[in-house]
Amino acid sequence: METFLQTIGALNDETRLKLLRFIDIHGAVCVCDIESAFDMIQSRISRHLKILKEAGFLRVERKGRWAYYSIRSPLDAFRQDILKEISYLEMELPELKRGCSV
Amino acid sequence: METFLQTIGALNDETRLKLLRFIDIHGAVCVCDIESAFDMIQSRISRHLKILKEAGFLRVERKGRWAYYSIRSPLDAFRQDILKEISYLEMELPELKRGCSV
DNA sequence: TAGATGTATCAAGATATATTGATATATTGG
DNA sequence: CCAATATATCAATATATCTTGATACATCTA
Repeated sequence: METFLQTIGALNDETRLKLLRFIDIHGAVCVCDIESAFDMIQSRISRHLKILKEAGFLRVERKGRWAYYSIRSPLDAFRQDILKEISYLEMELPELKRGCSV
Repeated sequence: METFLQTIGALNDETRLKLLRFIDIHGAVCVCDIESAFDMIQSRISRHLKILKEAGFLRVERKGRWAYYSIRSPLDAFRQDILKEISYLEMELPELKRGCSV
């Protein structure tokens, strides 16, 4: 019950749906990539990514100073269904621009 | 997007998950049945049922002074998946007691 | 090692959602 | 018609969540 509510709660936000779809499309991206693509401050992005990670949708891999987020794999059937459902949604997504200054 | 968020938002509440599962198990129940089974005031129940109905999970059929709520049929694949997922959850549900005074 | 960069976390205020109690509406039976 | 019953809605309050700006932490590089 608690886990389910956490999963659902993570989806209950337009920003997070866009982030999830963005990462689903582009694969591993770091926070500053998202920061460049979306017009959002970094703390906000970090927070949403954390929520999606703790809800089981994302994994994070640290490489040096970067944190690369991608869709967790393997993903259980229910979360896969959800990702598919999200892929059907009409949403405006920004282009990916690699935003890190290095 | 809006519809999806409405669907997800309807699920983002423990009370509504219990109501949904309760109705899934027992079929058509009226508000006072729920009022008797769950220990909740009527306005609260009405509100939650409305949210579940507007999110596409429930239908309501009026018979005289009663409003019978049941799982909407037909139900699209995604909402069916969700109901199935909810059926796996551990939750404490009250017994059904027909609570209308007539 | 110091400064710069990338990310995470926290506190405060803003916004959204839930709960309650009161009241409105509709239907039935006397 | 009137009173009782069933349900819906509303306003006020309580609670939870989101956003922002500040700051902490870690890593790299000069």
